[in-house]
Amino acid sequence: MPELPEVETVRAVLAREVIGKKIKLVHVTDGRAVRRHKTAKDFRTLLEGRVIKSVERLGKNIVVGLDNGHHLVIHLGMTGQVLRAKNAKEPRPKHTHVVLSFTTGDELRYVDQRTFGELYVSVPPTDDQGVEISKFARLSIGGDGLNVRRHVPELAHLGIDPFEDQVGWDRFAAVLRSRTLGLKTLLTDQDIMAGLGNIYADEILFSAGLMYDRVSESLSTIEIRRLHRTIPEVLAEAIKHGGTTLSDETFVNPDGEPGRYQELLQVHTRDGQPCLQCRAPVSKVVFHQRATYFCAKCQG
DNA sequence: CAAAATTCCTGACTGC
DNA sequence: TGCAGTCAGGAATTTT
Repeated sequence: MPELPEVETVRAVLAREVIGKKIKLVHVTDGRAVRRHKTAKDFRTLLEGRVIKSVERLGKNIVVGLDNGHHLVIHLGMTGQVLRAKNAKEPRPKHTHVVLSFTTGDELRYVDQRTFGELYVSVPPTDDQGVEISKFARLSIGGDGLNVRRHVPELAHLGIDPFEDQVGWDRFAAVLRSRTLGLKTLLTDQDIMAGLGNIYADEILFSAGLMYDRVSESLSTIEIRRLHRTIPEVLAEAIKHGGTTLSDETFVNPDGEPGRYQELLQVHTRDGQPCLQCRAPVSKVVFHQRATYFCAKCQG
């Protein structure tokens, strides 16, 4: 379930640990993790010998900038982990699908129990002179000057990233009013908002005092401004606490450390327990095939 | 065209 | 103890 705060937690560790390192060898032990490439060898060839120049994030994607202008994109799916290893002798965990070995002797392992996640190398499109063609998608929604969106066409479809895009409440209001979706469906649609998933949609809607099935176009200006303000507030708090590790313990950062935000969750996974604001029991329903937690009193 | 449903996957858990 | 059935959900794909 890694969402924006968990992905950002991983990104921050990687930015600290792998920038400047040169990829010596790539091992693909499960081709499904690199399924966008025709063969695993294509993926390996694009990475071996490259030096890592940057580690960015857009929505739930980790975007690793390489010294030739290409980008390694990592999406963790449901159960993906990026784990550091001091050397090749450290035993590889079960479900290790990809290993990047650096010339410094250490490794990054991509581990993913359910294989919903993936890695791929994005090659910027060029015109017939070999000049890179910039792609500006969704200028009407996204911010401007966003490097990743411009250079990685595979990610150009993503909607507003709450931290990467500078979108004011009025522009946010225009997005909400252009749709007739339930709020939770809208918040978790990556083409509209990039980075939110089931946990933080529930938490944000609770903090904003809004019901999950409110139709987006029905919100008042006050409600829209409250929601707009709440999104980065909740996410920033979760990032500060290293993300959320639920009882399945699948989320850990590259150093193997779990998050701490699960102790601060207001409604998610708390069904039957008293609401921390009004003491009424927290409710759970299935909404669009997804478990949804809420306080009927505080969000009514 | 938008919105809803289906599909992929593995391990934990439930009930018999 | 085993085993079939159910659940978890991000996002691409298919159906309505």
